Amino acid sequence: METPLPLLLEEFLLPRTFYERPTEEVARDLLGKVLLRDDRGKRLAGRIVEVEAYLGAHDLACHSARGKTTRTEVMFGPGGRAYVYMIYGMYHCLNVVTEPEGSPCAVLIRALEPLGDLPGAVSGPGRLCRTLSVDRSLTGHDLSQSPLTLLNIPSLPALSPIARSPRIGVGYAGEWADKPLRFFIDGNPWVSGPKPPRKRRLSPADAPAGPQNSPPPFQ
DNA sequence: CGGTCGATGATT
DNA sequence: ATCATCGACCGC
Repeated sequence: METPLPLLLEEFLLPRTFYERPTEEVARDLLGKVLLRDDRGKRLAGRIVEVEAYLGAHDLACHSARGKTTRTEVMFGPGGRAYVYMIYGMYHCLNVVTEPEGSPCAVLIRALEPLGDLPGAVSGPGRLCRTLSVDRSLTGHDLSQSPLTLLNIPSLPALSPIARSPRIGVGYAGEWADKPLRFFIDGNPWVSGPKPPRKRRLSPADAPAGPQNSPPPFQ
């Protein structure tokens, strides 16, 4: 049994002023927000549990650090739009453009906690895009509009605690590789990457069947 | 640890 | 125009 999304999404949309702030703040504040994809009539949704901040022209891991190109142009525009790029010829990665026009920063969405049933995994930036059918055609899309929307739903339970770490896969970026610009919900089972060692169970019967605190259906 | 191919920058 | 390089990943 699915609970309906509120009829008026309007009041849950994030205003442009949310995005046009310092990127680290936006990254942290995106944790817990809902990403909603309207894919040919099907609604797919999840809560953001892992992100990375990319801090613009001086950040050697940020695509905009090597100037404005066709690919990175959207990052130089206003906040609140999608920047989707292809990586390794096979995967897409979804970013949210932050900061005012002229400051080419973004937040990479790395993992969601599913709300309701999804047709695939949403842990990891590539899998997330594959499951939600996100590709470069959505670059420049305004995230306050269908078919890809970011929402603040205050009635959802809070997620905590927030932890940070260096970003994944940017070892080439010199001193910027070590900065703790990855934000995630500590211990959340949907966060991507190797899981922390699991505590030993006294008996196999104590083992849980799956992720705890499964969220309510969302449709 | 290697697949796989688009974006980029150098070069013609 | 073509060529070489390499990657904000995933799955084995």
